[in-house]
Amino acid sequence: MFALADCNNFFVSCERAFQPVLEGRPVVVLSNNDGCVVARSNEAKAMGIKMGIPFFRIKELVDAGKVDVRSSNYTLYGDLSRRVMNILRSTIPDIEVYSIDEAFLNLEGIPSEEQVPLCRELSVRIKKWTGIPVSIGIAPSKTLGKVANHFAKHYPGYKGVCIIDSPEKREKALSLTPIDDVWGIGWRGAPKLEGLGVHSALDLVRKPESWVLKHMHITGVRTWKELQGIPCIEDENRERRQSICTSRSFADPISDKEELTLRISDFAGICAKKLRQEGSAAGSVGIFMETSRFRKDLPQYYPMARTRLETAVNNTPEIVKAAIGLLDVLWKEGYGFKRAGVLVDEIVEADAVQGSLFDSVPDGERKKEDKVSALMDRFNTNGKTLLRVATQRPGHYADGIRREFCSPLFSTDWKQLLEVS
DNA sequence: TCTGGGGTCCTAGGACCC
DNA sequence: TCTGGGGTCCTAGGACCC
Repeated sequence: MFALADCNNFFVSCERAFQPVLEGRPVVVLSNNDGCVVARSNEAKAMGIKMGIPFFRIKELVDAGKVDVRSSNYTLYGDLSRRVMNILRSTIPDIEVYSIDEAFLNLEGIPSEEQVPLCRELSVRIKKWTGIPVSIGIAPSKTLGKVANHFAKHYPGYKGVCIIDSPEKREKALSLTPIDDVWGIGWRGAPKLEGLGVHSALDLVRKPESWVLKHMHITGVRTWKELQGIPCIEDENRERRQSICTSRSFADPISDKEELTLRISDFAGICAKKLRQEGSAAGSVGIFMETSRFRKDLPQYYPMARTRLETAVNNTPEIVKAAIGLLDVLWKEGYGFKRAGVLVDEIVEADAVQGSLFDSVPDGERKKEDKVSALMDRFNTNGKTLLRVATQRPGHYADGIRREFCSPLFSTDWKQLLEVS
């Protein structure tokens, strides 16, 4: 059996953990640049505020004092996430951290009658120790775990934990689950299935496999099997990620090449740092840039490019250099870029890099770049860029991101905590 | 005026091989 | 005049997740 532990309205709950005044109020948390709504309290959901809507559309409600708002504070959320995961891990060692607010727990070996009491205890402890409310769904597959979690979250009678452990419960739950609520069926797939007469998860399960394969391909068949309690979605957690992407939207569009060079250099530097943090190196570097797709009146341009490195590296100078080289290729005058990013690919273990016979960088030179990067990591802490290559910006990584409603770093910065208290 | 960021997997089609 | 068939690998783009 799997248990899916999912924090309720996670970003909002993190804000509430340190600001009890937000309890019981409609609260939303915004994306970077205060762009759109990425988390809502139950009260905000009840008001009909939709996930992902642009902030300016609900600004009136905020100005009228009907909704409280916070800019996203990922340092705070990351720290609380780590604490929640540690509590889960201390009881169930085999966990797959699926996202910042969710983890699958492998309940293998735990007697069936103990599973619900154990998960209830976990949920109570997490709330008590961190302030974060957590719901847990237990089932024989991850997709059914999602279904069970939904019931745990929305029906108070379950006291935060719901289990699907019999064919009867499974059928009942599936009949009550609209097809667009099924994990793996997105906003494009759902209307298509509705058109084919599939309205609930149970409708889908009752179709023959050949029908599912024809209309939904291999991924649909997996979902179909999972809904029957046959697990076939693999653990995505592995030794190392396959790609790392750093991208941002800009508060104002950038139409100056020098300015975009600074930003691309920053993104490349962050990618390189992430690689070093996990002992990885990348064999390929890519960049992309985008004009504002909401401005139909302006010319659009969404180029991307990628280049292979002679050998996998993780030092900042070489990755920045590759990224800037690509910008030279893609750059065109006359566009205002609203977003850009750097992506590193073909990731391998740094200690096991296969050198290239025709490498144009002498080995000693690369050792120097690696040393420089190690120094940068020592100096550039807490998001500050004190030591940088010449094309990077000085200052703080969050500079130039709009965060009008940001809460303090309650759990990681004692000075800010003192100021508040 | 103002619309996020970071991942994974799958597929179709082209390049290339014999 | 007549011009195959079967593979693999790679890439870009789409769909999905949070």
